[in-house]
Amino acid sequence: MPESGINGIRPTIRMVAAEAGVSTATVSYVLSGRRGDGGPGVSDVTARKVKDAAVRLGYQPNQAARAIRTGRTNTVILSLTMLSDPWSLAVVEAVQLAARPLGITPLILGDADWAKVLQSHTADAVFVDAASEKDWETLATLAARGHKLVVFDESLEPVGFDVIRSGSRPGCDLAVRHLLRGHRKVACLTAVGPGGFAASQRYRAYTENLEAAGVAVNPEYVAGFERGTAGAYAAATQLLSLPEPPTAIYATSDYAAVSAINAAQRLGFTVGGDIDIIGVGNTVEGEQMSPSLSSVGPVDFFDKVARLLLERAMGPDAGVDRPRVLDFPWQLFVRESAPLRGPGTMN
Amino acid sequence: MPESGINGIRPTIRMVAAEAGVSTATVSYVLSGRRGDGGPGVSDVTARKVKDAAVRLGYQPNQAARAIRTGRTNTVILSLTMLSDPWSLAVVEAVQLAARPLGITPLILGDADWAKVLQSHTADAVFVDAASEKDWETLATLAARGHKLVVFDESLEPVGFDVIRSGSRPGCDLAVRHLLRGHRKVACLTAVGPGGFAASQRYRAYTENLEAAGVAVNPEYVAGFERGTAGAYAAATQLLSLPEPPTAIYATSDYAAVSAINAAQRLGFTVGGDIDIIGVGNTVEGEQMSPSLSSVGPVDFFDKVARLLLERAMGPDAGVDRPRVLDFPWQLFVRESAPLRGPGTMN
DNA sequence: CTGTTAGCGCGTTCAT
DNA sequence: ATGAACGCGCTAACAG
Repeated sequence: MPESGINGIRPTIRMVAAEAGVSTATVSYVLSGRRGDGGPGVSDVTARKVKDAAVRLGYQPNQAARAIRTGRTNTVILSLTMLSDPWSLAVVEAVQLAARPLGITPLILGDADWAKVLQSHTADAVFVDAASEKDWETLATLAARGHKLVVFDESLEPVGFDVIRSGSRPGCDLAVRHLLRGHRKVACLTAVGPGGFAASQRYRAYTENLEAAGVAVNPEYVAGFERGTAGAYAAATQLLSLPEPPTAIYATSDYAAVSAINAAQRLGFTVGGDIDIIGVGNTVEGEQMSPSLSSVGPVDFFDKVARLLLERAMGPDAGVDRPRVLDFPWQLFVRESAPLRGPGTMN
Repeated sequence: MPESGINGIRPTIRMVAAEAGVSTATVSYVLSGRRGDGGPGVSDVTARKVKDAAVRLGYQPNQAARAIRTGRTNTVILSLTMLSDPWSLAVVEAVQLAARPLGITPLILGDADWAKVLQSHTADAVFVDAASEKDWETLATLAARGHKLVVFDESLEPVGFDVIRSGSRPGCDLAVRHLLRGHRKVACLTAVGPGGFAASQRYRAYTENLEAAGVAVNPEYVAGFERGTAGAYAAATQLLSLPEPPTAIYATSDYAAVSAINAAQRLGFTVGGDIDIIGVGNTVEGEQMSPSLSSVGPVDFFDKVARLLLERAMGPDAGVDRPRVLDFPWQLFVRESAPLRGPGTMN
């Protein structure tokens, strides 16, 4: 007999049945609120007895046992690689808000090993950010196994799982062109992953729009950084300390832009005056800071993500029949850090 | 038959047994690596057959079913109220690092409803931050039910669960006294909870040490704020915009201190020169920023927390027999934002 | 209409 | 190396 401690301590449905003087079936029907619907009716008197007994013993159904029968865990998993990113926190918040009234608990998986965890652990639906091409097969396999996945990726093709695309590329175009209206000395501040940043769509929006506008890309104005906020701050400082500093900075994420604003202010620049800074993602943090951050981002993104995830979680247990692709139109949010400028205002 | 989809799709131990031509018991022994130890011996040939079959079918044991028998989920839960706080992220990181080699998955609970979730969901151990007096009974009940809890709280008494105390008070004393060596115009920047901040030990370290040093507490120098980083930034800005601004700021958390540094720099102050700023918590973020943040904090905190949590998770299933109290000595970390000063340097 | 019996669905584990 | 029981909660089918 394993864990006699728990056994001796945690009340089971059988104990409740004994305490109430009824069968376990009756207890199950009463406590899962399913009497009348499909199952047999239970008199109010009996229901009372059962509920009282349950309270007296402090009974709570064992979710693991329930899951084995029903296939539901009342749980969704959020696999988030950059927990510190405001973007991740926004996802968490939106999902929590939507999940609570449904009795569903969002659990966050902090590292990126969703592939391993999902092999054995089970949730009613799973949100995966930062998937990439190479994960395609893994995702397809998991989906075929009955996992309901909602994957955030710009280019993945859905196969038994849903894909959410932020459509960031046109949005980034908006951001760069916004700066190009009034500037020619436009710098780019971007995070470098393991594979460099040349391939990133967010970076290419920079080079391609500059070229399209007849502005040569100055290598000195391209600042890649690693290691989060600190790195972004350092890279921005370096940009602004150039003999001929840029008059505008296109940051490929809001958090990089925030760091750039801090760096600029520290160096005595007036953001939105001497220097314009724009971000990507349109996070609340950027919106609330001072000066408020101009940015581009999808509209109503997080709520819709949460809605889709929970719809899947509550939906039929059979695999996702018609996988969906959610594509978000991006919009330019002009705020203080990079106001609207006429052509030739600065250069 | 519920969820025929999953049933039809996800291979079970019985399918593996059939495929390998052995019994489910044998499969179980082989795949859980328990042959020889307690379980019966299984020949290498059979073991091979089983493993091959498992791979062929892509079998993965169902954790829910396993949990129902063994009482273990190979999971720990981290209940963290302030997900955006660097402190929380440090906890996550330390636990992830320690858990991975043990085959344990840390799951993060983002909102504060651990009480509800733990009623039904089960984990091998649970870390709870931001508990308070009023949670004492809930915690004790959960512990009595067999939950293994590690609770972070300054004053809670352990009853069947472990308590981690950061012993922040003496640390805060160090911080305030550090500033008082060279300053008399010392301000306090602190978050206000629902119950105000007067009761907070971190705040009282401010008032009491000022009084002890014969410095009157100037109400104008006490800045409470709400709503995270943005609020801290605003409150710090207000402090520094006073007709007679303070020459030093004691922030009751590192993230407030970071905001204060940003605000000060924006206003043209030289941090560590015109104005000294010290934080509480000694986070990596503060250490890595520029100027580096002076702070006070416990030594080796996160690793030890992770160690205790996982020790409990791996430990016997019977409730925690001898609950432990982990008390961390705090230390002063003098860095650039508030260097060591002799008496009377500034006032 | 009310309640129970019996058996399901897992992986684990003890006798055989 | 195995059959069968076990732990849990759920639920179809049956009995009163």
